[in-house]
Amino acid sequence: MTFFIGTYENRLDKKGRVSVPAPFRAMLGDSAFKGVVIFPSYRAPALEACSQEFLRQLHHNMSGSFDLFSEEQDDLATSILAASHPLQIDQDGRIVLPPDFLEHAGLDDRAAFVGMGDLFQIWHPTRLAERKKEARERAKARKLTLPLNRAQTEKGPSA
Amino acid sequence: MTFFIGTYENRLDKKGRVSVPAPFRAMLGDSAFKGVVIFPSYRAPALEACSQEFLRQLHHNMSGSFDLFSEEQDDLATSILAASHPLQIDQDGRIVLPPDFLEHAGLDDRAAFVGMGDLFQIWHPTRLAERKKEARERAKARKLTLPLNRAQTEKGPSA
DNA sequence: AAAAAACCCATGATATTCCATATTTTCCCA
DNA sequence: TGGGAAAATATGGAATATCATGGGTTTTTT
Repeated sequence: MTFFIGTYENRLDKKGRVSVPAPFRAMLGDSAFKGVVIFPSYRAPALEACSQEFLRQLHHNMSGSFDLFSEEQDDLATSILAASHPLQIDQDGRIVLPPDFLEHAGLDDRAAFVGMGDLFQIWHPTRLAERKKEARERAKARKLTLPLNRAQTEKGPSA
Repeated sequence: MTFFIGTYENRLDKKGRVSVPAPFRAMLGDSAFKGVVIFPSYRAPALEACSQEFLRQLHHNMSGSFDLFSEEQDDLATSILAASHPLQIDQDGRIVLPPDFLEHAGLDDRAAFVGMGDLFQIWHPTRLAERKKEARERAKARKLTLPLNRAQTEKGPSA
Protein backbone atom coordinates (compact mmCIF):
# COMPACT_ATOMS: atom_id res chain seq x y z
CA MET A 1 0.00 0.00 0.00
CA THR A 2 1.69 3.11 -1.22
CA PHE A 3 0.54 6.69 -1.03
CA PHE A 4 3.02 9.38 -1.90
CA ILE A 5 2.34 12.93 -0.71
CA GLY A 6 4.37 16.10 -0.47
CA THR A 7 7.32 17.66 -2.23
CA TYR A 8 10.96 17.17 -1.31
CA GLU A 9 14.14 18.46 -2.86
CA ASN A 10 17.43 16.59 -2.72
CA ARG A 11 20.90 16.92 -4.11
CA LEU A 12 22.15 15.02 -7.11
CA ASP A 13 25.86 14.20 -7.31
CA LYS A 14 28.07 13.70 -10.37
CA LYS A 15 27.31 10.02 -10.52
CA GLY A 16 23.60 10.69 -10.73
CA ARG A 17 22.91 9.63 -7.17
CA VAL A 18 20.03 11.05 -5.15
CA SER A 19 18.49 10.20 -1.85
CA VAL A 20 14.90 9.13 -2.16
CA PRO A 21 12.99 11.12 0.47
CA ALA A 22 12.60 9.04 3.60
CA PRO A 23 8.78 9.18 3.59
CA PHE A 24 8.72 7.76 0.07
CA ARG A 25 11.24 5.14 1.02
CA ALA A 26 9.03 4.02 3.85
CA MET A 27 6.23 3.45 1.35
CA LEU A 28 8.39 1.35 -0.92
CA GLY A 29 9.99 -0.52 1.92
CA ASP A 30 7.36 -3.16 2.35
CA SER A 31 7.53 -4.06 -1.31
CA ALA A 32 8.81 -7.48 -2.16
CA PHE A 33 11.68 -5.88 -4.04
CA LYS A 34 13.24 -2.96 -2.30
CA GLY A 35 13.28 -0.61 -5.20
CA VAL A 36 11.41 1.66 -7.53
CA VAL A 37 10.76 1.52 -11.20
CA ILE A 38 11.22 4.72 -13.12
CA PHE A 39 10.09 5.79 -16.55
CA PRO A 40 9.97 9.05 -18.46
CA SER A 41 6.77 11.04 -18.32
CA TYR A 42 5.09 11.34 -21.70
CA ARG A 43 3.66 14.78 -21.37
CA ALA A 44 6.20 16.50 -19.18
CA PRO A 45 9.96 16.83 -18.86
CA ALA A 46 9.90 14.74 -15.73
CA LEU A 47 10.25 11.19 -14.47
CA GLU A 48 7.56 8.96 -13.03
CA ALA A 49 8.27 6.48 -10.29
CA CYS A 50 6.29 3.75 -8.60
CA SER A 51 6.67 0.40 -6.93
CA GLN A 52 7.22 -2.64 -9.07
CA GLU A 53 3.95 -4.10 -7.86
CA PHE A 54 2.08 -1.06 -9.03
CA LEU A 55 3.56 -1.18 -12.50
CA ARG A 56 2.91 -4.85 -12.79
CA GLN A 57 -0.70 -4.43 -11.84
CA LEU A 58 -1.05 -1.46 -14.15
CA HIS A 59 0.30 -3.50 -17.00
CA HIS A 60 -2.00 -6.37 -16.22
CA ASN A 61 -5.04 -4.15 -16.03
CA MET A 62 -4.27 -2.56 -19.34
CA SER A 63 -3.23 -5.59 -21.28
CA GLY A 64 -5.81 -7.83 -19.70
CA SER A 65 -8.22 -7.29 -22.53
CA PHE A 66 -5.65 -8.18 -25.15
CA ASP A 67 -4.26 -11.54 -26.11
CA LEU A 68 -0.67 -12.40 -25.59
CA PHE A 69 1.23 -11.70 -28.81
CA SER A 70 -1.47 -9.35 -30.00
CA GLU A 71 -0.45 -6.13 -31.63
CA GLU A 72 -1.96 -4.03 -28.85
CA GLN A 73 -0.28 -5.98 -26.12
CA ASP A 74 2.99 -5.69 -27.96
CA ASP A 75 2.69 -1.95 -28.45
CA LEU A 76 1.89 -1.43 -24.81
CA ALA A 77 4.79 -3.43 -23.52
CA THR A 78 7.20 -1.88 -25.98
CA SER A 79 6.24 1.69 -25.17
CA ILE A 80 5.84 1.31 -21.42
CA LEU A 81 7.74 -1.64 -20.01
CA ALA A 82 10.70 -1.27 -22.33
CA ALA A 83 11.13 2.35 -21.35
CA SER A 84 10.99 1.58 -17.66
CA HIS A 85 13.99 1.04 -15.50
CA PRO A 86 14.09 -0.82 -12.20
CA LEU A 87 16.28 0.96 -9.69
CA GLN A 88 17.29 -0.51 -6.41
CA ILE A 89 17.58 1.65 -3.35
CA ASP A 90 20.94 1.28 -1.63
CA GLN A 91 21.43 1.09 2.09
CA ASP A 92 21.84 4.83 2.37
CA GLY A 93 18.48 5.29 0.71
CA ARG A 94 19.78 6.41 -2.66
CA ILE A 95 19.15 5.54 -6.29
CA VAL A 96 21.25 6.39 -9.30
CA LEU A 97 19.45 7.86 -12.28
CA PRO A 98 20.59 6.73 -15.75
CA PRO A 99 22.01 9.44 -18.07
CA ASP A 100 19.14 9.39 -20.56
CA PHE A 101 16.66 9.90 -17.74
CA LEU A 102 18.64 12.82 -16.40
CA GLU A 103 18.48 14.30 -19.84
CA HIS A 104 14.77 13.76 -20.31
CA ALA A 105 13.99 15.61 -17.11
CA GLY A 106 16.71 18.22 -17.65
CA LEU A 107 18.20 17.48 -14.27
CA ASP A 108 21.53 18.80 -13.11
CA ASP A 109 22.41 19.10 -9.44
CA ARG A 110 19.05 19.11 -7.71
CA ALA A 111 15.93 17.00 -7.97
CA ALA A 112 12.43 17.63 -6.67
CA PHE A 113 10.34 14.65 -5.63
CA VAL A 114 6.61 15.20 -5.94
CA GLY A 115 4.09 12.85 -4.39
CA MET A 116 1.19 11.96 -6.68
CA GLY A 117 -0.56 9.27 -4.73
CA ASP A 118 0.20 5.93 -6.32
CA LEU A 119 3.36 7.26 -7.82
CA PHE A 120 5.70 10.20 -7.54
CA GLN A 121 7.48 12.39 -10.05
CA ILE A 122 10.99 13.75 -10.23
CA TRP A 123 11.45 17.28 -11.57
CA HIS A 124 14.04 19.91 -12.05
CA PRO A 125 13.09 22.35 -9.26
CA THR A 126 12.84 25.32 -11.59
CA ARG A 127 10.62 23.59 -14.08
CA LEU A 128 8.45 22.26 -11.32
CA ALA A 129 7.88 25.76 -10.01
CA GLU A 130 6.86 26.92 -13.47
CA ARG A 131 4.58 24.02 -13.92
CA LYS A 132 2.93 24.53 -10.55
CA LYS A 133 2.33 28.19 -11.22
CA GLU A 134 0.90 27.46 -14.62
CA ALA A 135 -1.41 24.79 -13.25
CA ARG A 136 -2.61 27.08 -10.48
CA GLU A 137 -3.49 29.83 -12.91
CA ARG A 138 -5.29 27.51 -15.20
CA ALA A 139 -7.31 26.03 -12.38
CA LYS A 140 -8.20 29.48 -11.16
CA ALA A 141 -9.29 30.60 -14.61
CA ARG A 142 -11.59 27.65 -14.92
CA LYS A 143 -12.86 27.99 -11.39
CA LEU A 144 -12.04 24.37 -10.74
CA THR A 145 -13.18 22.82 -7.53
CA LEU A 146 -12.72 19.43 -6.06
CA PRO A 147 -15.68 17.03 -6.00
CA LEU A 148 -15.58 16.47 -2.28
CA ASN A 149 -19.13 15.27 -2.13
CA ARG A 150 -18.18 12.15 -3.98
CA ALA A 151 -17.04 9.24 -1.95
CA GLN A 152 -14.08 8.16 -4.05
CA THR A 153 -12.35 10.82 -6.07
CA GLU A 154 -11.41 9.60 -9.49
CA LYS A 155 -8.50 11.93 -9.82
CA GLY A 156 -6.01 13.11 -7.31
CA PRO A 157 -5.42 16.84 -6.92
CA SER A 158 -2.64 16.80 -9.45
CA ALA A 159 -1.70 20.38 -8.82
CA MET B 1 7.56 -15.14 -10.77
CA THR B 2 9.07 -13.29 -13.66
CA PHE B 3 8.57 -9.70 -14.68
CA PHE B 4 10.97 -8.40 -17.27
CA ILE B 5 11.28 -4.64 -17.61
CA GLY B 6 13.84 -2.30 -19.12
CA THR B 7 16.10 -2.35 -22.16
CA TYR B 8 19.69 -3.50 -22.17
CA GLU B 9 22.23 -3.72 -24.96
CA ASN B 10 25.04 -6.26 -25.00
CA ARG B 11 27.79 -7.36 -27.34
CA LEU B 12 27.64 -10.42 -29.49
CA ASP B 13 30.93 -12.19 -30.29
CA LYS B 14 31.91 -14.29 -33.30
CA LYS B 15 30.70 -17.46 -31.67
CA GLY B 16 27.23 -16.03 -31.26
CA ARG B 17 27.62 -15.54 -27.53
CA VAL B 18 25.82 -12.80 -25.59
CA SER B 19 25.49 -12.03 -21.93
CA VAL B 20 21.91 -12.13 -20.75
CA PRO B 21 21.43 -8.94 -18.73
CA ALA B 22 21.93 -9.63 -15.03
CA PRO B 23 18.44 -8.43 -14.02
CA PHE B 24 16.87 -10.86 -16.47
CA ARG B 25 19.13 -13.62 -15.29
CA ALA B 26 17.98 -13.04 -11.75
CA MET B 27 14.41 -13.59 -12.91
CA LEU B 28 15.26 -16.83 -14.63
CA GLY B 29 17.41 -17.89 -11.74
CA ASP B 30 14.71 -19.38 -9.60
CA SER B 31 13.66 -21.61 -12.45
CA ALA B 32 14.12 -25.30 -11.99
CA PHE B 33 17.01 -25.42 -14.40
CA LYS B 34 18.79 -22.28 -15.32
CA GLY B 35 17.91 -21.52 -18.88
CA VAL B 36 15.68 -19.67 -21.29
CA VAL B 37 13.47 -20.78 -24.10
CA ILE B 38 13.85 -18.78 -27.27
CA PHE B 39 11.74 -18.67 -30.40
CA PRO B 40 11.45 -16.32 -33.36
CA SER B 41 8.77 -13.66 -33.21
CA TYR B 42 6.27 -14.49 -35.91
CA ARG B 43 5.45 -10.85 -36.57
CA ALA B 44 8.72 -9.02 -36.14
CA PRO B 45 12.39 -9.53 -36.99
CA ALA B 46 13.17 -10.31 -33.39
CA LEU B 47 13.42 -13.16 -30.93
CA GLU B 48 11.12 -13.94 -28.03
CA ALA B 49 12.41 -15.40 -24.79
CA CYS B 50 10.83 -16.67 -21.62
CA SER B 51 11.26 -19.17 -18.85
CA GLN B 52 10.45 -22.76 -19.51
CA GLU B 53 7.73 -22.61 -16.88
CA PHE B 54 5.98 -19.81 -18.65
CA LEU B 55 5.94 -21.59 -21.97
CA ARG B 56 4.75 -24.78 -20.37
CA GLN B 57 1.92 -22.98 -18.66
CA LEU B 58 1.01 -21.21 -21.87
CA HIS B 59 0.76 -24.48 -23.68
CA HIS B 60 -1.16 -26.06 -20.87
CA ASN B 61 -3.72 -23.31 -20.79
CA MET B 62 -4.35 -23.65 -24.48
CA SER B 63 -4.53 -27.38 -24.80
CA GLY B 64 -6.48 -27.73 -21.59
CA SER B 65 -9.57 -25.99 -22.84
CA PHE B 66 -9.38 -26.81 -26.46
CA ASP B 67 -12.73 -25.73 -27.79
CA LEU B 68 -12.41 -22.26 -26.31
CA PHE B 69 -9.68 -21.41 -28.71
CA SER B 70 -9.67 -20.86 -32.37
CA GLU B 71 -7.83 -22.97 -34.85
CA GLU B 72 -5.51 -20.07 -35.51
CA GLN B 73 -4.51 -19.81 -31.89
CA ASP B 74 -3.85 -23.48 -31.69
CA ASP B 75 -1.70 -23.25 -34.77
CA LEU B 76 0.19 -20.42 -33.18
CA ALA B 77 0.86 -22.35 -30.01
CA THR B 78 1.99 -25.35 -31.98
CA SER B 79 4.32 -23.39 -34.18
CA ILE B 80 5.83 -21.65 -31.19
CA LEU B 81 6.62 -24.91 -29.50
CA ALA B 82 8.04 -26.37 -32.67
CA ALA B 83 10.28 -23.40 -33.31
CA SER B 84 11.38 -23.04 -29.70
CA HIS B 85 14.91 -23.62 -28.65
CA PRO B 86 15.91 -24.13 -25.03
CA LEU B 87 19.19 -22.42 -24.25
CA GLN B 88 21.16 -22.91 -21.11
CA ILE B 89 22.93 -20.03 -19.50
CA ASP B 90 26.62 -20.69 -18.87
CA GLN B 91 28.47 -19.76 -15.71
CA ASP B 92 29.40 -16.38 -17.08
CA GLY B 93 25.76 -15.62 -17.73
CA ARG B 94 25.87 -16.09 -21.48
CA ILE B 95 23.84 -17.93 -24.08
CA VAL B 96 24.78 -18.76 -27.64
CA LEU B 97 22.22 -17.93 -30.28
CA PRO B 98 21.78 -20.42 -33.15
CA PRO B 99 22.64 -19.14 -36.65
CA ASP B 100 19.08 -19.22 -37.97
CA PHE B 101 17.93 -17.13 -35.02
CA LEU B 102 20.68 -14.63 -35.64
CA GLU B 103 19.49 -14.40 -39.19
CA HIS B 104 15.83 -14.03 -38.32
CA ALA B 105 16.55 -11.07 -36.08
CA GLY B 106 19.20 -9.64 -38.39
CA LEU B 107 21.72 -9.58 -35.58
CA ASP B 108 25.39 -8.85 -36.08
CA ASP B 109 27.56 -7.58 -33.26
CA ARG B 110 25.11 -6.09 -30.81
CA ALA B 111 21.85 -7.29 -29.28
CA ALA B 112 19.20 -5.34 -27.40
CA PHE B 113 17.22 -7.14 -24.70
CA VAL B 114 13.77 -5.71 -24.17
CA GLY B 115 11.64 -6.51 -21.14
CA MET B 116 8.00 -7.22 -21.99
CA GLY B 117 6.65 -8.46 -18.70
CA ASP B 118 6.21 -12.21 -18.94
CA LEU B 119 8.81 -12.47 -21.64
CA PHE B 120 11.56 -10.45 -23.23
CA GLN B 121 12.65 -9.84 -26.81
CA ILE B 122 16.01 -9.65 -28.52
CA TRP B 123 16.47 -7.05 -31.26
CA HIS B 124 19.03 -5.50 -33.46
CA PRO B 125 19.49 -2.10 -31.79
CA THR B 126 18.71 -0.14 -34.93
CA ARG B 127 15.52 -1.98 -35.66
CA LEU B 128 14.47 -1.73 -32.05
CA ALA B 129 14.70 2.03 -32.21
CA GLU B 130 12.36 2.04 -35.20
CA ARG B 131 10.03 -0.38 -33.51
CA LYS B 132 9.85 1.69 -30.34
CA LYS B 133 8.97 4.78 -32.29
CA GLU B 134 6.26 2.92 -34.14
CA ALA B 135 4.84 1.40 -30.96
CA ARG B 136 4.71 4.77 -29.27
CA GLU B 137 2.87 6.37 -32.14
CA ARG B 138 0.40 3.57 -32.44
CA ALA B 139 -0.29 3.42 -28.73
CA LYS B 140 -0.82 7.14 -28.75
CA ALA B 141 -3.20 6.94 -31.71
CA ARG B 142 -5.26 4.35 -29.88
CA LYS B 143 -5.13 6.34 -26.70
CA LEU B 144 -3.41 3.51 -24.94
CA THR B 145 -1.88 5.74 -22.34
CA LEU B 146 -1.19 5.07 -18.73
CA PRO B 147 -4.01 6.03 -16.37
CA LEU B 148 -1.46 7.64 -14.14
CA ASN B 149 -3.85 9.88 -12.28
CA ARG B 150 -6.25 7.16 -11.41
CA ALA B 151 -6.02 4.91 -8.43
CA GLN B 152 -7.26 1.93 -10.31
CA THR B 153 -5.21 -0.65 -8.55
CA GLU B 154 -7.48 -1.62 -5.75
CA LYS B 155 -5.42 -3.94 -3.73
CA GLY B 156 -7.33 -4.07 -0.51
CA PRO B 157 -6.91 -0.73 1.25
CA SER B 158 -6.23 -2.31 4.60
CA ALA B 159 -9.80 -3.49 4.93
C1' DA C 1 40.54 -35.32 -37.61
C1' DA C 2 37.77 -31.38 -37.82
C1' DA C 3 34.08 -28.83 -36.06
C1' DA C 4 31.30 -27.51 -32.58
C1' DA C 5 30.13 -26.99 -28.01
C1' DA C 6 31.04 -26.40 -23.17
C1' DC C 7 34.30 -24.71 -19.75
C1' DC C 8 37.67 -21.74 -17.53
C1' DC C 9 40.14 -17.61 -16.66
C1' DA C 10 41.71 -12.67 -16.96
C1' DT C 11 40.56 -7.93 -17.16
C1' DG C 12 38.48 -3.36 -17.72
C1' DA C 13 34.40 -1.06 -16.91
C1' DT C 14 30.51 -0.33 -14.25
C1' DA C 15 27.83 -0.53 -10.35
C1' DT C 16 27.26 -1.29 -5.47
C1' DT C 17 28.70 -1.02 -0.78
C1' DC C 18 30.98 0.99 2.99
C1' DC C 19 32.49 4.78 5.74
C1' DA C 20 32.77 9.58 7.52
C1' DT C 21 30.50 13.72 8.33
C1' DA C 22 27.18 17.43 8.11
C1' DT C 23 22.49 18.59 8.70
C1' DT C 24 17.96 18.02 10.21
C1' DT C 25 14.39 16.16 12.95
C1' DT C 26 12.61 13.90 17.15
C1' DC C 27 12.08 13.34 21.73
C1' DC C 28 12.95 13.84 26.59
C1' DC C 29 13.63 16.45 30.58
C1' DA C 30 14.54 20.43 33.12
C1' DT D 1 8.35 25.97 26.79
C1' DG D 2 12.98 25.94 25.83
C1' DG D 3 17.29 23.44 25.64
C1' DG D 4 19.80 19.85 24.41
C1' DA D 5 20.83 15.00 23.69
C1' DA D 6 19.84 11.28 20.56
C1' DA D 7 18.30 9.49 16.42
C1' DA D 8 17.46 9.81 11.66
C1' DT D 9 18.54 11.82 7.20
C1' DA D 10 21.24 13.52 3.55
C1' DT D 11 25.67 13.80 1.15
C1' DG D 12 30.48 13.21 -0.49
C1' DG D 13 34.23 10.24 -1.31
C1' DA D 14 36.65 5.92 -1.40
C1' DA D 15 36.82 0.85 -1.29
C1' DT D 16 34.79 -3.29 -2.98
C1' DA D 17 32.11 -6.37 -5.69
C1' DT D 18 29.65 -7.44 -9.87
C1' DC D 19 29.11 -7.57 -14.70
C1' DA D 20 30.26 -7.79 -19.49
C1' DT D 21 33.50 -9.40 -22.69
C1' DG D 22 37.50 -11.40 -25.11
C1' DG D 23 40.41 -15.14 -25.54
C1' DG D 24 41.99 -19.69 -24.74
C1' DT D 25 41.53 -24.81 -23.41
C1' DT D 26 39.31 -29.03 -22.90
C1' DT D 27 35.52 -32.11 -24.11
C1' DT D 28 32.04 -33.86 -27.12
C1' DT D 29 30.11 -34.73 -31.68
C1' DT D 30 30.10 -36.21 -36.34
